[in-house]
Amino acid sequence: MKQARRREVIRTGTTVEQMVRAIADMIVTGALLPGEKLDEISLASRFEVSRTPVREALRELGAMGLVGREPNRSAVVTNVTETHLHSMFEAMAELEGICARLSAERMTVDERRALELDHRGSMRLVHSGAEEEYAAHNTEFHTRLYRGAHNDHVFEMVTQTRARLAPFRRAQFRLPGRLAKSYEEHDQIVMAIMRADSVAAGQAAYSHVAIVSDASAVFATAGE
Amino acid sequence: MKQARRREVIRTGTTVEQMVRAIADMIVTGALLPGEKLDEISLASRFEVSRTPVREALRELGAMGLVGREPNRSAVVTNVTETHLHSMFEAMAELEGICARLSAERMTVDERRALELDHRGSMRLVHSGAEEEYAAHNTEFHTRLYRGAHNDHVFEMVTQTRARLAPFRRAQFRLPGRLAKSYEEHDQIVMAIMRADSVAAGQAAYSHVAIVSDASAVFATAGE
DNA sequence: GCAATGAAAAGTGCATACAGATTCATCGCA
DNA sequence: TGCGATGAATCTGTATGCACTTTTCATTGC
Repeated sequence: MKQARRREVIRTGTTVEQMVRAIADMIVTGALLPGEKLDEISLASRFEVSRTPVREALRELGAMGLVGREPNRSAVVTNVTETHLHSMFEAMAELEGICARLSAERMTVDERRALELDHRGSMRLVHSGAEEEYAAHNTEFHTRLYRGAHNDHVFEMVTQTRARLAPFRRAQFRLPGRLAKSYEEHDQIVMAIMRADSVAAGQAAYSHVAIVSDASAVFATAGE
Repeated sequence: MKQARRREVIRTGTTVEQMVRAIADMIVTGALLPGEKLDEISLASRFEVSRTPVREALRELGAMGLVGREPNRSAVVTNVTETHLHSMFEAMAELEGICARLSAERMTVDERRALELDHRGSMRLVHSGAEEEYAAHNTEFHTRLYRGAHNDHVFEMVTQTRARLAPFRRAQFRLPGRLAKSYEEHDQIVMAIMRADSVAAGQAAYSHVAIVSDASAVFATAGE
């Protein structure tokens, strides 16, 4: 089987998963425009597969909200306008705020310790300017917050939202000085959580995301 | 002449949609137990369809979080335990709080007026004890709050969460005196929104859902 | 010239078929 | 007896085919 250029993402094994990612990327990057029809036959030939996996991918994209579906109609690209993007970042900030607030109230002693340790350890990455590594740490850090809220459904929502925003945030740590800023903001959150100050933790997390949102908006528009 | 037929609500037409609902119901009602394997062939024969629509339904259920999926593995029913259910109600309360808070800040004059009018009108239903009608009004009322937040992504999340909780809330208005209580709570929310008091609106909405959660928990456990 | 009509083209929904992966029981061997 | 290998049974992943629905476009009637 030939998979020449289809490997660009990650080897997720199943064809459908690859297509979901590929099409999702095309939508968020603007390669597919809002309102555009996605007929199964064209997609099938474009990806060199049959219609069956295409249909499953479209159904998943529909569940993700990236395409609209109606019976006996072609799937159409959902309008991921600037305002919608903004609404996702705002929602993300709210969710992060909730997670941080609940984390401040509910994290176990072990979770708090692990969070602080991980956070302190990241200072080294800031100093050495290791963007890639810091990005990985950043993901880990936020995941700890999501877990610390001890609420499965909130975890789901925030994880999914983050996934949908991922394409828009890729380059954020390339901005000069963003690493150090990020560390400082994390510091605010960690300290609030350590002293179980839920209000402060929530607010710190909220503005942390709001700042990232602004930073990413630069790239989103610049990328066009 | 553009006022053609509208069959969106009841007639879901497509087999897959029906199966998604049916299986989702079986999961939340406990007819399918957490961890249970859902092999496509059995489901296909059970619903008297081929495997193709079954697969699409499973994929959608996977996206909804009701079943877990891994490549070359049977789908398994996600653990919708009591604690998970609680987490969904808690998340719902947070989301409603956000919506009410943002509504207090952002609703247009028209939206505020419509909300208040609709709310006042529901008093009649409380007095006559029309449970069914009040339930319909209740849905409308909350939808107004979700819309009033003017945030598409929050709207999506709260709508989806409400949909997933729907099976657990069906009988809530049968509880004696719940109608009047609900009206009172709505009143708190509406008044706060009318005077643009975002904090009060958020808190009122949060506790409103928390109360519904308690009321529904009675039925959830009683139904077993 | 324009709207109504209807038939062909195009597309979706579902069924069936087949290839590859996984599971499980059986057998051989130490 | 215990343990690992092996092959069949079972199931998932994908391709293909057919029926039905929607859309398009040309034709006809006014």
